[in-house]
Amino acid sequence: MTEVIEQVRLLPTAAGGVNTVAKFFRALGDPTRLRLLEFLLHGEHTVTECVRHIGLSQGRVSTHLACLADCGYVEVRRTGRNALYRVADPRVADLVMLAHALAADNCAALADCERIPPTRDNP
Amino acid sequence: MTEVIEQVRLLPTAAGGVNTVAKFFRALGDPTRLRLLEFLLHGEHTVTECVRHIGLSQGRVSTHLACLADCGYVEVRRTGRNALYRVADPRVADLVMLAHALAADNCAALADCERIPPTRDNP
DNA sequence: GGATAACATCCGGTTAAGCGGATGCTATGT
DNA sequence: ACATAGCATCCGCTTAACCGGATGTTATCC
Repeated sequence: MTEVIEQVRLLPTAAGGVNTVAKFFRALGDPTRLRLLEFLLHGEHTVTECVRHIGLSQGRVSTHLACLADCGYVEVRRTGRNALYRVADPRVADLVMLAHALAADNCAALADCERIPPTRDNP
Repeated sequence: MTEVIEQVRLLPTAAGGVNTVAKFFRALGDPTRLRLLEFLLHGEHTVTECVRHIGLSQGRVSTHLACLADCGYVEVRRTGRNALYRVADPRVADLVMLAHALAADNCAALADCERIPPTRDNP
């Protein structure tokens, strides 16, 4: 606990690292990618299986998986003409679970916070 | 560990919850908001202090703080004409630290994954 | 009570990020 | 060798999301 506080003191002076971590978070900020990642938390899957599960175009799903791989959430294993994706680090599950817990506790009624873009038709 | 795996089995059937959690992640996917949150991890601050630290317009910073509050990351405490923001839950620090650790280990050289939008000028 | 300070919200404009569908590439199977 | 299956990348388009600057709103100070 106090250990975390101590680590926090080392955070923001990194400066440039903030953009990296923001990109890291943003990768999970898209519902499609988050669904993909949670699907892969159950086990290894091919792109085609992911396409069936998600229901979007194959090209999109492939790009999303590549993005998750670039960010280090998942890793690929080529076998013949198949690409098998799986979660790369057990801590990814912790991250997702922690977010679920926090979102459940805090957002609750605020499930749809339309804050940032008050796009003119939102009173 | 196996406990996490067990919890993961309860995740995706929630369906609608995915959009909520994605929004939750997306809130930290913006560098400005992430910098704000990390600034507040050090302690309570007024909007004006945040503006000075971030260097953007007051209106923007105020909106970003409201967004973080809506998502449950921070909470407000009004005192006179000041609005004092602080982190709402100690687990927020855990989430941020965990993301930093994962981003540091995995992304490394891939600090800038320009995957999703290959916006025509990126070879 | 008028002036100022501190926040919050609104408006218009710009860039980023999502999508489908077309195209290319490599590895099986006949 | 040809056909096909499985992925990856590219193109144009549409909407969401960020920004600054202007405009309320409320509370302190003189």
